[in-house]
Amino acid sequence: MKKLVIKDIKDFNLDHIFDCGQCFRWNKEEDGSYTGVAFGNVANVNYSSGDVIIISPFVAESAWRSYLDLERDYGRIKEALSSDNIMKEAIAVSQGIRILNQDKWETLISFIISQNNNITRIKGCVEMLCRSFGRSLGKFGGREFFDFPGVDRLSKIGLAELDVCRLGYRAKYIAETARLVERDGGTKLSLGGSEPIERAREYLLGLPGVGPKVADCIMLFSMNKAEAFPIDVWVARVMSELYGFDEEDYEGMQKFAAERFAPYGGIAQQYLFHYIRHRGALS
DNA sequence: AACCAGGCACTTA
DNA sequence: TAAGTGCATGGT
Repeated sequence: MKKLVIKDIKDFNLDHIFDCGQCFRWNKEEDGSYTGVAFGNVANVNYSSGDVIIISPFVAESAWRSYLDLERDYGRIKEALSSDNIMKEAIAVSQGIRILNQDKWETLISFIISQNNNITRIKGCVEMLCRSFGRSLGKFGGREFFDFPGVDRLSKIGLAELDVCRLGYRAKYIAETARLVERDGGTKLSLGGSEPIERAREYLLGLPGVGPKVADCIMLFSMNKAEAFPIDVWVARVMSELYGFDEEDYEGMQKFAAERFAPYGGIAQQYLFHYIRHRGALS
């Protein structure tokens, strides 16, 4: 097991990063650190007096810098967004959020599972997918970890086999989407990061189980599209409470976010999401 | 026992 | 194009 220390990192809070709904495979340890799996490697991440400490068999610094989005200057982004007083308050309780740069395929499938579902159950479903169909990554801290199953594997799995994951009606979306992605060898999906947002969205919306909200999540969390502004029931709620929108006026919120928060709508959205989900709680 | 969860697809008008 | 409705599952 190796150890990587990345020094002098500001705007970094473990709970805000791993517990703000962007990822489903990181879990908190008793010491406050988080253990999870990213790009096929199990790892434990901790943060102490400005140092990000990663314990993993894989400790390539550039890869972890990229995954944890350490190259982005969140101080500057927060400052830009703080011209809005309401946003300023949301940022105050969510200050250490960073948008992880996650795997596109894993993010696609995970957010298909997320629809009309709750975070606890989503995590359970994803875990079962990995445990049932992903390759073992061996033991880490006495527990066995599994990789997220690849396109090749999931595209060949039948609906009956998926039953163990308790995906409900989403199982058929996943089976069909897997087959569609497999058909072009994942080319279009991997292209998403370098394409303009409209083209990436257009492709994603063509996949079964992917609508506007899920597409925005995939683009924000895995395709480096910081302007994507996913609106779910929570964001609708917080936009209604803080900015006075009708809770069903998704179009109005979308437009407002594009103007007010550009070009960091997605990051603003994460501050709002975290704010509404954790208000009243200590953080 | 209804209602809800990081919505979407399908049907109707 | 818009508006309404069903949907698997598990928790409250």
